[in-house]
Amino acid sequence: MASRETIGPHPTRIEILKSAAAAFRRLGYHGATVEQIAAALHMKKGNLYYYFHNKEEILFACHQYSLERLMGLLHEVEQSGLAPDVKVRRLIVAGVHTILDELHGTALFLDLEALSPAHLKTIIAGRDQFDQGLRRLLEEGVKAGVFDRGDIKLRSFAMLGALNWIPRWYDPDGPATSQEIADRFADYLIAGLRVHEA
Amino acid sequence: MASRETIGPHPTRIEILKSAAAAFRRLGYHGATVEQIAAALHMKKGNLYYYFHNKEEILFACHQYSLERLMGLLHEVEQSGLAPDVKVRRLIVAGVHTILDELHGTALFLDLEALSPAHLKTIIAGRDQFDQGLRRLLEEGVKAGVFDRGDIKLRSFAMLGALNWIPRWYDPDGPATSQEIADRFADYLIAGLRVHEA
DNA sequence: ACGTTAGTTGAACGAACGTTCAAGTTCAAC
DNA sequence: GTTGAACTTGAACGTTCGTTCAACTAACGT
Repeated sequence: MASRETIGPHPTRIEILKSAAAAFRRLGYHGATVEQIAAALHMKKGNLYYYFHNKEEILFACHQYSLERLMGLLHEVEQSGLAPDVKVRRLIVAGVHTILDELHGTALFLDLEALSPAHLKTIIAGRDQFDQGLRRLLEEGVKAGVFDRGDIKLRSFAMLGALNWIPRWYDPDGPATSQEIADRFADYLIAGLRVHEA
Repeated sequence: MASRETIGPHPTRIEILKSAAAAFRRLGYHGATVEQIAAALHMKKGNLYYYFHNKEEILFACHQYSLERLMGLLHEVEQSGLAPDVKVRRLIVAGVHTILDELHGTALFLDLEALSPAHLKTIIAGRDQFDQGLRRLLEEGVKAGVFDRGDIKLRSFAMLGALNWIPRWYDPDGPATSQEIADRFADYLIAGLRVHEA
């Protein structure tokens, strides 16, 4: 007796999240309609309410999914025992791939302001955890002498901004593959961190 | 006989644009209502239609204003005759100040997808011009031997991403002033461009 | 064959919002 | 004081969209 409860997340739920994420990214939360999200899956809009209580819950689930994936990457890197600069490179490269290839650019772009206060609090907290994880890596690099001293917070914001902005210009059919973007971004963002000869 | 035509843009139009920009930034284009934009100015929503044909025209005007300001900075820098790395620093510092202090974080964040096809084309074209201006500065630096060879396009996207993301985390009452952000961002983003000893 | 459960549908609702407009107000010029 | 243009208002309209729900179908164990 394998019930839905024991067997894990409902496959249809995930399909809905994918469709919603794509719609939200293209049109924004308010710009995308429940009907569009459903139509992309050959469903009727009423049907989505069998799987979610309301539109906002769908948005929240999208946010959570993205955050979970990125936090997973962070923990992998943190426990890898690699050198600090290699850790940061791994995180950037894996992060770009996750955002572009798996989340299709929907990572952290979704409207926050449309979330309910409780959900917003949860997502902000998760985002802060990721930020602070990145900062720990940078501090590690500073202590190891490979990264320059300086405001870690602002540099981490700059790095996250560069990454989060990628979906705004990325074209899957364009000249740059996600692999190239990942590598060149890692090159550039890490080069700015390194100690430069006085 | 100073008519509205000869005296320049209507002051009320500008007030509306400011209010709209603030609302769009907080809530997104679809999330912000015409009534809210008007209420912030102690106006009734119907009144806005005396100054603009519709909501989309307001969004377009916001985009245009931001673009004009940033293009102005670009041209100033381009004609300054300074060294390439100093030019880039000037552009970053002035850009951060413009985005935070003058545009109040509304620069390039506004929804593009809500624009009409014709307006969208105009804004995209303007944005491309800015991108290409930045790339010209980078190429100049490469030719002068102060910037590292490498993919200029991707590095310019990384820089613009870092800058455009600032409004997402900036808190006017927070610890970092716009001056500090401008300086530290310039430090970091330019450090990653410089040639590093082989 | 029957019953149960899971999933789907179409129609309807109520609220919110962009837009219109005729009527109203203000005020400077004559 | 009258006129007329600039500007404002409140109410109304038409649409769209999120949400609900009772009825319907499909699949499957017994």
